[in-house]
Amino acid sequence: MISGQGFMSRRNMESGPLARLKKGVIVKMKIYNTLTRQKEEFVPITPGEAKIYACGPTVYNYIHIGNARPICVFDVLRRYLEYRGMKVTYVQNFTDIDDKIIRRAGEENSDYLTVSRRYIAEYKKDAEGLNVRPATIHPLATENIDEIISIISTLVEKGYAYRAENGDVYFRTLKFKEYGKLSHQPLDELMAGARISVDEIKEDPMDFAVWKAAKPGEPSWPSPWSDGRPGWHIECSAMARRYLGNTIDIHCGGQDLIFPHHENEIAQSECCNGVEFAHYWMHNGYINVDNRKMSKSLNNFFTVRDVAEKYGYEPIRYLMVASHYRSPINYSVDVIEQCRAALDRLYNCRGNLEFLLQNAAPGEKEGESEVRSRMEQYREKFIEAMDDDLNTADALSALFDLARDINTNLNAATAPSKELCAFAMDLFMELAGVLGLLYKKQENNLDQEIEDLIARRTQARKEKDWATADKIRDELKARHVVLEDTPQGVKWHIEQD
RNA sequence: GGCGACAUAGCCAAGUGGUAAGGCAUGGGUCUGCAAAACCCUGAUUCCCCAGUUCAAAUCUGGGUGUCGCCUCCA
Repeated sequence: MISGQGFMSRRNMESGPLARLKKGVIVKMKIYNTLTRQKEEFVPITPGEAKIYACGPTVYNYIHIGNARPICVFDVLRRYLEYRGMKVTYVQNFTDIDDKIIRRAGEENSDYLTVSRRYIAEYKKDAEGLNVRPATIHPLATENIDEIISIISTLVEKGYAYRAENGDVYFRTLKFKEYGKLSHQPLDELMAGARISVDEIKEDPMDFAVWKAAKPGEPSWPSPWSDGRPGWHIECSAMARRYLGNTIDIHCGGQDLIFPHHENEIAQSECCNGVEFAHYWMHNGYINVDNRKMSKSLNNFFTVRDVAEKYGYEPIRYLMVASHYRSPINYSVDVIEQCRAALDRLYNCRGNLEFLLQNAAPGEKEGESEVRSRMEQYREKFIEAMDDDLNTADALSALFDLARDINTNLNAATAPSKELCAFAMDLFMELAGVLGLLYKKQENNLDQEIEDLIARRTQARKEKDWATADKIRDELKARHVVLEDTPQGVKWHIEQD
C-alpha cells in the first residue's frame, strides 16, 4: 500500500513544476489550480503539448446554459493554448449510461441507447451553434467498459475496492489517505456531513460505487463481479487513462464536480496507477438565475436551445467570455441582450473594415507602419490577459480597444491601403477567433431582385428623389437588408431575426 | 457544523498597494438629404460598512453586514 507516498507530493524537485519548468516552456501562462488554491505557472508534462480532460454532459436532455459554460470556457482554453503554439489533445466524454438516462428511457418507453444517442446529437448541434470545436476525442462510457473493468480489477487486487454481496463494487474511501485533497475537506468532516444512508452492504458510509449490479430490466454488461454497469466516477478515470495516459496536464469541469466526482476520480486513478492523476484542476463558476444556482434539479434552467432561438447562439458564448470563468454569472434577459448589443459593435467593425478592404487601393501609405505597430499592442494586451488564468474579460477589452482604433483610424476619410486593412482585419479576427467569437459568416451575395432595388435607390438618390429612396430603404429593411450610405457607396448587411 | 465564493456607476464587468479598463444603456455634439454606422463629450471625488497598517488601499490586516455555493444527482 503506497498511498500518501512520493507520487502525490508534486512539490518535490523531480516531478514538480520546477523540474518541468526547466525542460523548456512555450507558454508562460498562469492557471488557478483548485488543488493548491493558487495560480501556478502552467508547465506541461511534455513541453509544447497539453493533455486535457474535460467532463462532458450526461446525455438525458438538452443542455442548459449552465452546461454551456464549461463547454465554452474550456474550448477557449484549448484554442488559446493552440494559439500559443501548443499541441493540445482535448478529451471530452459523454456519460451515456446512468440513472437519469435510464429513468428518462423508462418515461418515454424506449431504451438508454435511444435517449443517449439522441441527446448526443442534440448536444452536437448546440456545440456547433456555440462555435465549440469538437474535442480531439469524444469517448462514450459504454464504449469503454473493458477499460473500466480493468481499472476496477486493479483496485480490487490492490485492496482499494471490494465486491459487496449484491454484486456492487465499492471503493474503500478511507484507505486512500489523501482523500479530500482536492475539495480540501478533512475526512472526518466529510463523514460528519455525510447524508449517505447507512447501507448495510457497504463497509463504510463513505465508500462509493465503482460498479453497480443491474436491477431487473436495466442495461448491463458482464463483469467478474456481476452483470451491471459502471458507477459515475469510474468512467472518467478510465477514459482519461485510455486516451491521455496515467497522468494528464489539466482536468476541468464545473465547480459542483469538485466533490465528490473529481475527488473520487483522483482516488480511483491514483490508487490504481500509482501516479498523480492530474497536475492542474480548473473549475468554472456557476450560472445563476435570480441569484440562485441554475440546475436541472431546481428546474430553474434555460436550455441553450431556447435561448438560442430567441437571441441566437453567439450572445451565449459572448456571455461566457465576458466575465472571468471562475466568477458566478447571473443570467437574465437583460444581460443576454446587452451581450447581443456588444456583439453588434464588433460585427459592425468587421463589416466596416470588410467594406473598406473591398474598396481600398493597394500600396502601403506613409505612416501606416506606425498604425500597425500600435495595433500590435492590443495583441500584447490580449495575450497578457489570457496568460493570467484565462482572463477573457480583460482580453475582450483589448478587442474592443482594437475596434475603436480601427473605427477611428481606418475609414473613408483616411483611405487606408489595402495592406493595412488586411492587416487590421487579420488581427481583429485573430483575437476574436481565440475567444471563438465573430464566427457568423460574412454575407457576400444578394438576390438579383434586391440588387436591382438597391440600384434603383441609388439612382433615386442621385436625382434627389428622397421619398423613393427612403421607401426602398424601408422595404429592404423589412426584408432584413439594412442599407448604409457611405462616401464610398452603399453598404449593406443582413440583419438577424 | 466543516469548507468556500461573491459585494466596483442605471445594468454587465476588469483591476490585488500608486491614485478607477472595457461593454450595454442615457443625455449632448460632429458627420449625414434624412437615417445607419462611426467618432467626440457626458457619467463612481469613489470601489458594502467600520477600524487598522502605509507617504499611498478598491487592492493588505482585523471586525461586521448582505447574498450565494459545496458537503446529496448536478457544469
